[in-house]
Amino acid sequence: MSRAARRKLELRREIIDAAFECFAEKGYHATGIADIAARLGIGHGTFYRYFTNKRDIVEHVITDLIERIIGTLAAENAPDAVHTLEDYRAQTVRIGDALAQVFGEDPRVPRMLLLEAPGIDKEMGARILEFFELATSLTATYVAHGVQDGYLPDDLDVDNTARAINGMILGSVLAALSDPTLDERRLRTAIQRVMYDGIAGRS
Amino acid sequence: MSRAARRKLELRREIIDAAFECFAEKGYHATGIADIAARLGIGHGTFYRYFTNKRDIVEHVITDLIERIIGTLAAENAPDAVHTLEDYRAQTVRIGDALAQVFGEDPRVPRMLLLEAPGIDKEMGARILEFFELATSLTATYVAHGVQDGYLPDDLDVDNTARAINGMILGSVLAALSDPTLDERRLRTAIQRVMYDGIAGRS
Amino acid sequence: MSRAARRKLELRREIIDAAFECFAEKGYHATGIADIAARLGIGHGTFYRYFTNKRDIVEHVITDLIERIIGTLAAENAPDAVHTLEDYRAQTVRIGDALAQVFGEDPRVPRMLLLEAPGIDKEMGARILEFFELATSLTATYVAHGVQDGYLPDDLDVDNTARAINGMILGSVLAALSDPTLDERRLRTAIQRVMYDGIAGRS
Amino acid sequence: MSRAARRKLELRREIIDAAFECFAEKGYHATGIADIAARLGIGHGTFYRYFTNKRDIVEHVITDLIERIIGTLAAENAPDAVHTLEDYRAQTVRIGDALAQVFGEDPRVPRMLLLEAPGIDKEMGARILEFFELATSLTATYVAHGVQDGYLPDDLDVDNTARAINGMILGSVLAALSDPTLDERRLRTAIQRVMYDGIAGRS
DNA sequence: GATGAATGAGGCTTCATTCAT
DNA sequence: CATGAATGAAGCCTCATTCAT
Repeated sequence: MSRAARRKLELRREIIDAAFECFAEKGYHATGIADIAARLGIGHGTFYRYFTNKRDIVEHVITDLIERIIGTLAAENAPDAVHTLEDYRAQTVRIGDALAQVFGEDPRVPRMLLLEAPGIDKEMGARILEFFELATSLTATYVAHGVQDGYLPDDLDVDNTARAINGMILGSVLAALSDPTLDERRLRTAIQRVMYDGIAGRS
Repeated sequence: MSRAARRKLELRREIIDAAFECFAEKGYHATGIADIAARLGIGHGTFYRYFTNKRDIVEHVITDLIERIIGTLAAENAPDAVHTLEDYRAQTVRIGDALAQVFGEDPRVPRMLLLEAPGIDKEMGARILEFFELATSLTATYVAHGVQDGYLPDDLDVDNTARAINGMILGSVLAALSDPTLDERRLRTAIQRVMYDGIAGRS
Repeated sequence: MSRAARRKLELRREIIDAAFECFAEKGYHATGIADIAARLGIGHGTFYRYFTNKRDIVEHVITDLIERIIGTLAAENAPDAVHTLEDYRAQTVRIGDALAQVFGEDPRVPRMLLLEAPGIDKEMGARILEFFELATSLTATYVAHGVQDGYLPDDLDVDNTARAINGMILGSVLAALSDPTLDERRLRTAIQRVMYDGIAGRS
Repeated sequence: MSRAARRKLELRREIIDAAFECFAEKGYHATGIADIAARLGIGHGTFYRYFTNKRDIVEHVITDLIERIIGTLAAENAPDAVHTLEDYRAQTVRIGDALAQVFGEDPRVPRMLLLEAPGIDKEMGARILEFFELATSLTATYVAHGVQDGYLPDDLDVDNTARAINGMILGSVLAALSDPTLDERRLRTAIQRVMYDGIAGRS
């Protein structure tokens, strides 16, 4: 790959990042192409050499975020890597840590994904919902494996249980967004207790 | 109250409703004051006799929705009305039914509240997060009462458990939004099973 | 005249006065019909029962002001009442006093006439210029009489001298508007000295 | 300076000129940004690349006019260049000629400055009054110098005499505006006669 | 006769996008 | 290739005026 081509890719990357920052900080509609270009010190005409549209760039921003999150989840874990409830629980903790990493490190990530993106337009709203569904089906894979492997009850409603679990995760992300001083570790612990013992059971 | 004053209040109500419909269907930014006025067959100047702003009307739309939801929850239930786990569980079902009613009856309600509103601007985003917090603290009241009354374990992390529960509710609302054909009853059942038995229990 | 008819005339008068106050204080374009009505505590629909137009009312306001000024000048003086330079000079002082009265008593009068009115539209600008011309021709009558009676030199350029005199009056009104603390008496004295001795002559 | 930068300055200049023409011909309030742009054959969006506001452009138009006038006056004359009444009188004539040049060449200049500008808003009204004061203090400098040099009487009320003189100038400008066919030379002669002999002198 | 609710023309301003340099 | 000047569609909002009550 030529030097020029590499530079081009690099700038493309920088534009996506700058756009993400602008959108997350000022909101999609309040951000102008000029703002994004200004943040990089490039002319705003240049922007259009890399992206066709304002809509185009936000698409890439979101795609990027989603891929990064899915990647994080897929990286360290696999549904079929565990075979006992004990191991599963440990895996749950690891996944929770990974998610906390992604969402907690930079609050602009959940802000963009959960607050800004859904309202951009119908299509983007649908994409975010699809992302939730994807996450749910990912979770469902784990649950289904547990049922199949026998360490989870076989009358468990796999999909809906996955929805419940993902809801708790979503809730924790939003709670952290509401209150940045929140003790996330305790929240994660509480979620896991609900997951494994229900609210009424002994810890 | 004079006839004119009544008519005025009525039109005000109609504008709020029309605005809600427009915002939920086309999105806040894609909706013009003219769209709202056209839906009612009134001049767009008339709109400004009732609301000062586009921002003003969406504020009222959201306030209205939130009040309706809070009202629904407050209407039928009370944290201190139950004294056994069995009763609590029944109460949970009732609250779940009420919520399903509010959110399920008209999908534009959750769409507006969860997808459109947060991205309108920073302030509105904050309002929605506050609404989540309010819902959480409402749930926490129930959980706390259970702990105090002894039918829930006294080492339960009340606030965070409430966050987990509310997350599951939020997740179910979003799931219903994603897939309108979803069997919500089964989802609610699954959530309650997680709540009371955890994912691993009651095999 | 019936009681109702009298009341009607009275309200008409009040509307003109209120309009004058609004226009002079906020400016013609910044004043709404609603402002005028509000100042009187009447409905703004009522306004249109007395005047056909926003333009109509300002026409009346200006006409009123001009008539008042012309009236003041005409009241106490007459060109042919004096026959010596000494008497003429005294008459000049009286006229100056009368003008100072009209313009000085309420600064909104010159503000309306000199600052607001000319910019309302072409026609009103023309009216104000005509008013200046009228004032000039009035002054010219005095000067002409002085020439005819022999107490002013017969090679005096009557019209242009009248223009010069009126210019000084106009200047003094504007000076007073600029600086309300200005000692107008001294200014009037200075003007009369220029009038009678020129700037180089002995006082 | 690059070619583009020069073109930019040029267009800026053209916009100011076009705005001046529009404001002077149709009036400030009756002129839309679209009118100004149309006169130049540019898009109205372009206007906003050069000026932030309708208010902004009129500010520049007025500043321009005032600076041009002040410049003209300052260019050819100096208070301390003369030392006899005779010379002073000649200087007066020169200044009068210069003013006649500025105001007489294009009647839109006095129309804009005296009729349109004062009514734009309070602030602009104040600016015009300040301009009169500035002109007065300029005149006062000349008069004061005459007193100091001894060719004008030392009991002359310098400031107020300057006001009187400026009033005559203002009056002559307005007279020329009223009646374009007016013989300005005769008017100027009449003003100078008043200035140096008073109305009664030199019979 | 008085009222004020309704109206919509009209004007300002923004900003995504294009394109000549 | 990068730039930023130019553009005009689009949308918000005001307010003079009308007219039914």
